[in-house]
Amino acid sequence: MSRFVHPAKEDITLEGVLGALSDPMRLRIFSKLLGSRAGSLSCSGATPCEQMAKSTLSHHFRVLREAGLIRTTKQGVENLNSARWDDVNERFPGLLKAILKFQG
Amino acid sequence: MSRFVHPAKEDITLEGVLGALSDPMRLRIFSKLLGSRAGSLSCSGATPCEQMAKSTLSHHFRVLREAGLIRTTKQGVENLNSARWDDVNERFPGLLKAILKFQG
DNA sequence: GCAATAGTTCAGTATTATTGAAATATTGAA
DNA sequence: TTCAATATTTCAATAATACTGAACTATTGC
Repeated sequence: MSRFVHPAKEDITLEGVLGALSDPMRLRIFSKLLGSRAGSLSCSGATPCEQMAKSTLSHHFRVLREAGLIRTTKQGVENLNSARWDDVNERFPGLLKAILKFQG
Repeated sequence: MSRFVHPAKEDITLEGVLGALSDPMRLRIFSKLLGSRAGSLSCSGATPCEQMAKSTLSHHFRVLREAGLIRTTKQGVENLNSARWDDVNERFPGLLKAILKFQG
């Protein structure tokens, strides 16, 4: 089984967060996770666009995960992804709000 | 003479700004420009570290410029670079402040 | 066990970054 | 006005990173 890499809250870096969210697909994924009523979504459930290759989608989730922006757990046959809002916000107060304000 | 490319204020994109500032060298350059008493600095005057190749530095200034974060004009033998704080702030109010708050 | 489903990993190609070397532009002095 | 010095850009090559199809792994239900 593959184990997901999640940095500790204090290891989240500004450049990691900005780099992860500087890709419009990843920004949309993150925004979708935040907007989800359930609080978490499968990878395919959070796809920003249908025609993206599975491997590319998987790559984007990994970048978000390793930047500390999302947490992924395996739940049955799918992954559940949720935004680490509180962690990121405690590390960089106000940053996510300021960025997401402009995400359409 | 080389002409610098500066996007209009309304053409500045969120992904461009985040991508440009997701590089720690560029974030330091931008921060240095903002902190400069004169309001503008030459490329070498805003170098984030001495051992960087001139061509790399030039590349970073171009990324910042094309993202709309800085304005460059040729003044004599050197370039004068200044942060486009107002333009970026009008386009994305509060964004720069939220990011730079965490720049050491 | 087998097929279906959801993602990951791998390996090749494509894009982007970094750099040394050469080129360009400007200034000031001989 | 020619020449050297300075500041920066452009070019071309290499290094690193991103994207993708194909193959693989893990889980569930039949």
